[in-house]
Amino acid sequence: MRPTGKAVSGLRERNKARTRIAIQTQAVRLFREHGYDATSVARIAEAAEVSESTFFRYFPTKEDVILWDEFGTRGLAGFRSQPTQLSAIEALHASFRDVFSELEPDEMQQLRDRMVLMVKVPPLRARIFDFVGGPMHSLAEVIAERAGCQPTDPEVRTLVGAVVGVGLSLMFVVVEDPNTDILALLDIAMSRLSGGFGRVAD
Amino acid sequence: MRPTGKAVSGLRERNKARTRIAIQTQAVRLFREHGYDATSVARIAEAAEVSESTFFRYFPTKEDVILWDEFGTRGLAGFRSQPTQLSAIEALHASFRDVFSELEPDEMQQLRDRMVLMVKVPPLRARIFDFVGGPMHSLAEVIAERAGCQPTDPEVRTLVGAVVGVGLSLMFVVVEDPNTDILALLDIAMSRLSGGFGRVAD
Amino acid sequence: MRPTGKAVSGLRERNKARTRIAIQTQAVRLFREHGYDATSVARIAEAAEVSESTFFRYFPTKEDVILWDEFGTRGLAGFRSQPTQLSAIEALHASFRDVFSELEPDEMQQLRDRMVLMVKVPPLRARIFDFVGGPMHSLAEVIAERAGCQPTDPEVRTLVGAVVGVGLSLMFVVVEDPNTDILALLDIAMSRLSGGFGRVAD
Amino acid sequence: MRPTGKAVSGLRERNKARTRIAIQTQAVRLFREHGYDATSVARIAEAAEVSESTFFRYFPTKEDVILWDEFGTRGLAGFRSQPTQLSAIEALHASFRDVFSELEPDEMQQLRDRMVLMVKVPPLRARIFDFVGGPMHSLAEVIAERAGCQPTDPEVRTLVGAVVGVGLSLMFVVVEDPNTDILALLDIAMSRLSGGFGRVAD
DNA sequence: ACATGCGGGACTCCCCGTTATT
DNA sequence: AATAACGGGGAGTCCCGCATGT
Repeated sequence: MRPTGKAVSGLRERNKARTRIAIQTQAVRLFREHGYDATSVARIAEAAEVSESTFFRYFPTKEDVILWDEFGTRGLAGFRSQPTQLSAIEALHASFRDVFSELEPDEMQQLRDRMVLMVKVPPLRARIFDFVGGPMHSLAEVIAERAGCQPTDPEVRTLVGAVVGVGLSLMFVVVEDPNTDILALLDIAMSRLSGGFGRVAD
Repeated sequence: MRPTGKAVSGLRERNKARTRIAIQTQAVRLFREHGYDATSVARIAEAAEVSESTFFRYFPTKEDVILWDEFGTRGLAGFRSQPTQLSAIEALHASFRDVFSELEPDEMQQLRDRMVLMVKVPPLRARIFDFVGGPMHSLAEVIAERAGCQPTDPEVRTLVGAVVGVGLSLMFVVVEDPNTDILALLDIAMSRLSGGFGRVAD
Repeated sequence: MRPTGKAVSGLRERNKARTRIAIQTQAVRLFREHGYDATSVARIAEAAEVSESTFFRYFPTKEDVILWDEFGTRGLAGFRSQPTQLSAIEALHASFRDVFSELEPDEMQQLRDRMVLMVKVPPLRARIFDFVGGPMHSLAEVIAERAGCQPTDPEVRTLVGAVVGVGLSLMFVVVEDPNTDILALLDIAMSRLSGGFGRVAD
Repeated sequence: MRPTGKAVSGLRERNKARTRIAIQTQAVRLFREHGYDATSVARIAEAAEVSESTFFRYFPTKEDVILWDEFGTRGLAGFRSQPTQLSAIEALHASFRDVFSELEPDEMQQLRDRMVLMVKVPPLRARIFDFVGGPMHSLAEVIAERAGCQPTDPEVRTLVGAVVGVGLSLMFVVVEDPNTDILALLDIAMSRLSGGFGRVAD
């Protein structure tokens, strides 16, 4: 019955995606305005014009509505289609640049808001690690595949760690300065990772 | 009037340090043998031959006994005394190499055990972030000081993020292979950070 | 839906009563043998074969294990069912006589031991007043109800005060002579309260 | 050197008494206005125009400044000089009536304020018992002396207990209604103790 | 099935005796 | 020698998971 594994297209899937985004958008707005604890799931569901049970069908917990996004998935997907003459880090840079540069200003703002919440709200911060693990594995696999080596190769591990680490530092920067230009920071970070930090503070 | 900042010498301080280490050592051993949840603080205190209240005087929570260490502090201290002709990343590499290379085999094993616990025990994993924030700031400050720029400089932030990131990836590696040679991995990771990942998977 | 107020019957309630009495009995014994301060709650719980937390569920503080009893409650309950031709003081006398006369020798001894502790142990003595206030109000209410007047009526207040006062004096007597016949003293005291002290020392 | 045991007269003694009363008066006023805990001993000493150390020479602790009075002593002294044809309770009534009836309105008010404090302030309430014990013994002795029996005689004990008890109930009444006529209540209470409570609520 | 009770473990606070340190 | 820090230990609170009674 189902044409392809997950049917990225199709009315049903696009509706689902829109609902999901609507819930997240309302959640971020309410959290920003009233605070995380002071905002109940019921209130979010109401604002997103869905029932509370629908909320939980999309997000298993209140925390997930902030933790979840598809940038990782999208970035990884783009990564595979990057020209093979690029180094892994360059390909990564290009694909994430694609993902973030096509975001509308309000989407970019929402990303920033989510980052702030993730760092500042304890129950969210507590789960960051659970959310980092998965992507790190996927990233290692996809890089290893490109490089023709094992995902357990120390080189790959290190690269993945460094990439995720700059991601985290990016979050901290955003928390301190909510107007941060994420794209600019991405460029700086990636080129440093590519060229090395040898020149910094020598 | 105290002569130097915290009077590292003196019987008192050395006793405290010994007690702290004794508690952590016993905790790690008991957690490894019986599991984290199955080991009560009372049991740890008993094994370390201190009272339960002493345990809590040294470690505010049961979690802290695993999360706490002084490698960060030691590494940072060593960093300041590295020759100035080294780049920041090289100085960092050298100082952490110093810290880890002088560890006894059992100390190294304890570090590995702690890493495994930190990643595998949910309440511990949930708090890794709380412990990462502080060091990231310190690291940024000390690097900025050396480089003569601001700790908020994007270059510094990126470097700090990358370093912490490879630290995290190191933890994941150790979890998968408890016999990992931490020192060797450190060397690989740091030289990659220094020279750049441009060559990887190109 | 509970049939009667608190379901005095039922295995659960009886078990609770038994546990409570067991804890108090062991506490009194240990306090008598080793002293109040020298006996830890842990030791009492152990002797009563309950956990320390169960001790605190039954008695909010270590002090309460001695201060608490249900003689007041029982006496008041009996009071209501005394024949109406008796005067308040006679009815009181009869109901407390009932309560104390049906005590086993060991229960009577335990009461004496508790009295001694209450008077001799400073932290216990300090709280006698907290325990006197409640019963004084209940007593006033129940007497006023019988007499058809207000609990705040000076006559009622005076009577209540006098009754409680002889109770206290009884405690002091017991402290000086641990073999005191409480029942005999009760008879003397109540008949004096009833007939007046006019004849004494005239 | 000293003419009589304690020299009730003499300038020095009268000065001491005046200072003591001055301190207590100021303490009561300040406690009423700002509360017990919020009033420091230093503040009281200042108001009474004495040094803090002088305060503690007169009252060992902050609590004693409220607990102490000389009504008991005075009442007992008067008791001895009552005509022998009065019964013990009548003599007691007469002597305490003498003591209280000669109080100035402000002294009476101060007594009421002290009673309220004794009942309402926990550390004070905790010590009421310590202050009741002494007077109970003195009272028993003086009554026994008059009646020609032992202070340990149950009759005497009961009488003493009842008297002290009505005293306590008087305190509770005052707490509830600060305008209570203490003298009137004393009359009611003592005549009931004398004639018996047989008539109450029959 | 459902509620309630209980064990037990984490954690805090406080006091007191001991022990370094100035 | 006085002072301050440290450790032991006990009281007390809270919470969770299991077991027991209703």
